[in-house]
Amino acid sequence: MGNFRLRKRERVTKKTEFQIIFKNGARYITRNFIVIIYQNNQGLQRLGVSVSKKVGGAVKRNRVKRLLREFFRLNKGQLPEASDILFIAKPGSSQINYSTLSEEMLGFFQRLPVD
RNA sequence: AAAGCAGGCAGAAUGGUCGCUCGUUCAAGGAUAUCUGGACGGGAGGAAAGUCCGAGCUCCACAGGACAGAGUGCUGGGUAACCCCCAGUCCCGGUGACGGGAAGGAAAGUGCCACAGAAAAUAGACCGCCCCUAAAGAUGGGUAAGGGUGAAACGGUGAGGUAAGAGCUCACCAGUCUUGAUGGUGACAUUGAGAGCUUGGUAAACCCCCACUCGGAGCAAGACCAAAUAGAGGAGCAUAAGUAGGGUUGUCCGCUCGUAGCUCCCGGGUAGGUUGCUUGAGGUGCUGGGUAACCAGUGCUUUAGAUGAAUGACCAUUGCCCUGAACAAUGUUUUAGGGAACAGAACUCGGCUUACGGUCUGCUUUAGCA
Repeated sequence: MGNFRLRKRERVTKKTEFQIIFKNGARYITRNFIVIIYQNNQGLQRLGVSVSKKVGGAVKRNRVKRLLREFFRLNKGQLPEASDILFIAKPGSSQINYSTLSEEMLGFFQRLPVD
């Protein structure tokens, strides 16, 4: 039985937490995104999203964030456990749709070495 | 039918699966705060945008005045207010529907007027015309009527006048100033009389003039709770010797301060949280007033509140548009593929501006048919 919910505590919301993840996390680059993974000590997976104004206007940025949230919510079983996962959208990612985003990210997480 | 002008309208719908956020309510644990789960209900726009004006609200400042600075600038009305809206006046553009106008002052000062042109503003003679020296040429003088340039050339037309000309004189016209009549709340319109003899444009050029208006910062405003941590202070317990330690010029004496640890209070306000936060100059129907903007009365209605920032993702069906194909053959048909703009609330309103795919209504001009 999959847990497809996404509660508030499964989100990274504090500026200081973002800074810690930026500083200490492991960075990976895919076609449209930069992924930063950082082991946390809270025992759950947490999502952080950063979409700058280079991506587009508010509508485009909202759409990218919503797609990333949707991917995180539906694929928590495929992602590293007990980690903060931060997605940074690169310019040009606003043209993506959900199926290509899902393929890109699933491919990335399957190739990710387990440490 | 084409081209155009003005205005209005809504910004695809329904269902399913998985979610987000707020509210109400139920259940379980717990003394509460709160946490978890279920049910029900609400959940982006016409511009939410740009942040360009005007307000409400909040805090700060504030005797009064002057200067500076900023803004506004035809008239009347509307409004909480406005650089907004409505109605009008005048000017400009368009065949027209209609559109546009920062539309006070250039006879106060300073500045500017490209190119062309002789000359772009108290000046000016390039060609031409006229006069003088016998004639021609040249020089000098007179002349703004004619040519040519320009966006703009120092009033226009006609007559008189003159060496040639010129408001030099006269008539009419235009303009300026003064002054009356009629209509209008008024901008102004229509019209009469007189003077004078004619004055370039630009104030969306100025730290120019005139009249009027104007404190500053903004919800990250402000209010409250409050870990952490710096520490003046207070109380209690423990400690007992005025000890350790500090100050008093380097040292000694003396003098003086002084009770270290623990707990609590006070205090401060960081991280974080709560509030401000959505009922408001609200929307809408009817009636009345008003050309209208809008106002008054009355009934009904309550419609997002996030904060690394919710309002979504995917699928199906139907409708719309485009393209191709088919036919019981040119259409309210069938079928395949594609498309659906601009754009995301962030304290709240009133406007303006900009972006954008449609659709409907009325009107104008042109062409054709009857």
